[in-house]
Amino acid sequence: MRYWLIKSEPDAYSIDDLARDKTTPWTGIRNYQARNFMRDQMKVGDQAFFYHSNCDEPAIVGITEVSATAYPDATQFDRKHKYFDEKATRETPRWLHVDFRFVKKTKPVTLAELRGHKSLAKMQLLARGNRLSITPVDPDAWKYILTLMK
DNA sequence: GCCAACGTTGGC
DNA sequence: GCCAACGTTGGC
Repeated sequence: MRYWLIKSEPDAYSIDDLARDKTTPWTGIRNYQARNFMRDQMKVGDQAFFYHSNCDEPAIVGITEVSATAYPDATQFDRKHKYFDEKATRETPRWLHVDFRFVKKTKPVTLAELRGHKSLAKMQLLARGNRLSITPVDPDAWKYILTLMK
């Protein structure tokens, strides 16, 4: 069982949206590294921090769990969809995604706060220039961040 | 709104 | 295979 951090812009899809929906297909990932994490490594039961990006106060705001392993992203086949990909076919889909289930909302742990903890300095989220929307979180960092939510 | 950092595309 | 140009991300 692994730990992850997934980013979402709250204007597009927030932790409250997930709380309402209970589970959601994580469609629209169009980055190979992020896709490969989902396709090759994510298992049902893996846990992930839900992070709000590109907003007033970037922060981890909740916890989610993988509820379905990777399957083809339907939006890549939809000619009218923003995420349509003309190079993808049903036989050889290019993009896949998992489903996430809502676990809980937490006290926000802001990006600024995360940066203040030396033991978290190696987190990929905090790496210079990081833009990846799905990053692994190592178990020690996971446990440490849980204590910051208390 | 700015801009640094990064990924992708496409000409050669 | 190289690399310039371009588009996107996301903090500030």
